[in-house]
Amino acid sequence: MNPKPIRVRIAPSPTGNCHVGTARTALYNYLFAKQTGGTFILRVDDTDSLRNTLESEQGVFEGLRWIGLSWDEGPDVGGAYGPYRQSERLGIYAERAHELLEKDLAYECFCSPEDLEAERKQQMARKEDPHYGGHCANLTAAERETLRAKGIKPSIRLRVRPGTVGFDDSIRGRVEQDAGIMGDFVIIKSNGIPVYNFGTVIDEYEMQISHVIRGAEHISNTFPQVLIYEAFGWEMPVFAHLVLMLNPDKTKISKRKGAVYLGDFAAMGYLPEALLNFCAFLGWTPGGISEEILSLTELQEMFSLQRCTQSNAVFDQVKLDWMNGMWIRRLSAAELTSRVMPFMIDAGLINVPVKSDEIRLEALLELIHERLPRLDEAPETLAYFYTDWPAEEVDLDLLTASKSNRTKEDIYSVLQESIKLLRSNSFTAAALEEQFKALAASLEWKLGDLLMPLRVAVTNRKISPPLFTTMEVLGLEKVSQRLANASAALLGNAPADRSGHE
RNA sequence: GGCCCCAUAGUGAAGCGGUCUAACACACCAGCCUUUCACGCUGGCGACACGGGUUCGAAUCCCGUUGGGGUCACCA
Repeated sequence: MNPKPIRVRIAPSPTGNCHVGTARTALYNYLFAKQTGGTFILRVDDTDSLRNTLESEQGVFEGLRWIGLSWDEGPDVGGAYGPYRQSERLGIYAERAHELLEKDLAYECFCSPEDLEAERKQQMARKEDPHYGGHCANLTAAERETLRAKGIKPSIRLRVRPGTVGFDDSIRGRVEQDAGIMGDFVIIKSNGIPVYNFGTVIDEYEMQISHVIRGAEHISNTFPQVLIYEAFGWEMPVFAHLVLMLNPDKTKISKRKGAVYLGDFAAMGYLPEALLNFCAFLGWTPGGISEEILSLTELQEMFSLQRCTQSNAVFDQVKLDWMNGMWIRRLSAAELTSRVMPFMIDAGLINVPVKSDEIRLEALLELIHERLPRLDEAPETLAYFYTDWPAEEVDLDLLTASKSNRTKEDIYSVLQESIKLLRSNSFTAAALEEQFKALAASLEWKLGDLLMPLRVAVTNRKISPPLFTTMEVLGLEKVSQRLANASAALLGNAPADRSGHE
């Protein structure tokens, strides 16, 4: 027999932003679908924000696209099982609820919020589990009419059967609970809008979803959902509940404790490829030893629900940084340049980029390509190529902090010596290296001792890309100016020259 | 608190009753490489939550305890 076609879905609320948790869940659904030749569906769960759905869903869509996921059916691309926004399916839910009403598997409830609240309080006071006691469970048609005539809009509740509710989770195995503790729950609110659990079940059924792959926070929602499937006599989809992503303090990942929206990660200079790769490993593992840097297509081949893990996973940004660096190194020079450009513009280092800006940036990035963990660090790291600084800002401590205890005078004279050297030959990294090595030898200094003050003079920091290539990219004039600037700074209250900057 | 889920080093995890004096990756430490940093390489640190069972044998199975998490609405 041929199994049902694989159809999976992601059902985000239109919050305006795409949450990493949503992205991770979407990823797993996507991988599962692609791997099995199935269909990946995007459905918008917008029953509580009927107003601004359209704009708010865009943020979610953009996030998913940014990270590289696309869907086969959805509100924007259409499909045979639409509409794909719950707000456009209200009629379907109402119809289904009426089926239940007719079969007496559900009933109308006229209790007011106040009544319910009072009942709940009493139960709590008696230390009972709060749940609906069934006040309206057996109203006659006449009684309902009277209530309705008073203008009271009823909600609709499902008659919950006694016994055990359960399902087989393909990640966790059998999960069960006593149905009695929930009470007859609402499926349609008095305003006619379905409650989440009801809308979800109807949609899974109508859209013929075969596997419901979602976060573990939905485990407890599954019990009432199972009851709804049963009431209709529908076959249930396969459930798979993914482990939660946690803050470092082990609480459920949250905005206050770190980045959670895809836009935040983008702004921090994370590559979508890296974030995707990282998320794939939070809750799933290929097993055994293997490469951890994997692309979407590679993940597609390896993924399996069976290898999803069962315990919640802390989102470790340090490892994300490492992975991001790995992905940055895989970028071509041109690709890196175009991804870094927005950060340069943001930082004000480049205005409206013209071709020459791109060429120069690409040359600069070549120097730091291997040492860049995040794109957003590029402007800071490259700043000294773009901006000069006055003598007062030269970091004298750095300049004179040699391991071999050179004096200020030593440093000064070496700087002077170096300035002379610069003009003597061709200004290439190779030539410079040769000259400075010779200088160090003649001075009987270790090369490192010579290069550190030069590095500080040229970049005003103690860490930089290899000095000679840095000098070459900077050019003779700039380098000379900066050495002069540093010399001036060394002379103490030295005046001022305007040689070091424009 | 009730219900549900989970429990291997700081973090992600391999392990599916013997091959475990327990992989691998990130982090951390040391060394090598090296003009600084980074990369790379080598080595190190560091874990089966606890207690009972079952078994010839348990990280692996069962029970309890403890701990962590999720969820308890006419929110989604």
